Amino acid sequence: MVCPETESESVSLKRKKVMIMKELVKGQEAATQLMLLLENPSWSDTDRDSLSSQELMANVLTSFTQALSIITASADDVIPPLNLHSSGDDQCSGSGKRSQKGGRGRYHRRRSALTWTVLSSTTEDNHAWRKYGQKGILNSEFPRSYLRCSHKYDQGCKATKQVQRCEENPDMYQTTYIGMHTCNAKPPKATHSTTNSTTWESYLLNSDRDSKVPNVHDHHSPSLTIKREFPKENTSSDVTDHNLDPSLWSELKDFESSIQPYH
DNA sequence: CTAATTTGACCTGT
DNA sequence: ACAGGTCAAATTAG
Repeated sequence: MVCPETESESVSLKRKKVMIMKELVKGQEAATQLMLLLENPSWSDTDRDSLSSQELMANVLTSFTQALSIITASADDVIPPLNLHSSGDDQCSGSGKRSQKGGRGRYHRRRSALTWTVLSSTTEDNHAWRKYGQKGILNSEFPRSYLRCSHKYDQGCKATKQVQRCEENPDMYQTTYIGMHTCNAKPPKATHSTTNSTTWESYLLNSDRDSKVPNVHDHHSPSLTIKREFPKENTSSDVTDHNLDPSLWSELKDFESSIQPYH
C-alpha cells in the first residue's frame, strides 16, 4: 500500500515498460517457434540451435510470468519480504471461534494473486512443486491436485498451482497457476538464444508478419491455451494514470483482449 | 532416516 | 449446506 512518489518513478516505469514489452515479445517469439515446431517437426534439425517444445513452452511461461510480475509490481502489489509461519497475527473473520479440534484456522484468501490457466500436454514446468491436496470436483471425473512451491517455507514463495486432467483429452492437463514465484528458484537452463534476429522494436514495427493462422487442431497436437484472471485490480475510471505511451497501451490492451477472462 | 505424497478432516466463501 | 481449498497425520518413496 505504500506508494512513495519519487521522480525516479517515471524512469522506472519507462524501464518497466520496456521490460514488459521485451518479455512479451520474447514470449510471442517462443510461442511462434513452438507452433511452427509443432506444425513442422522436420524443421527441427537446422543449423541453428532448435529448442525442444518443452524448452519453448518453458520460455513462453517464463516470459509471461516475468511480464506479469513486472506489471503487478508496478501496480501496487508490494511483495512481502518473507512470510514464515507467523505467530498468530491476524485472526481474520469468522466470529471469533477458530477451531475445535485441529487448531488450524487463518486461511489466507488470496487477495490479488493473478491467475492464469495453461492447457498443456505436460505438467512439467521448471519449478519445484509440492503437492498438498487433491479433491474431487463436481462434474469432473478427474480429481484436482493442489500444489505449492517447494520454497514456501524456505523463502516464502506464494506461488501455487492446480492441475487437473482434461476430460476430453486425458493426456492433456489444465494447470492453473496462482501467484508469482518470489523464490530464487530459477529454471535450470532458460537461456534462450533468439538474439541477433530482430530486436523487439523492429519486431513491433514489422508487425505484418502475423499472416500465419493457428489452425493446428487436426490431430492431437498439444495446443496451449493461456487465460488470465485479475480478480479486482483497477476499478477506477481513469486508466491512463500510467506514463505509458498510447501506442504501447494499445499494444497492451490488444494483448489483454487476446486473452479472455476466466471465471 | 528424510522428504514427498496420500488422504480424510477441517476451514472458508457463496 | 455445499463445493472448493488447505492442513497435517499417516503412509510411501528415495
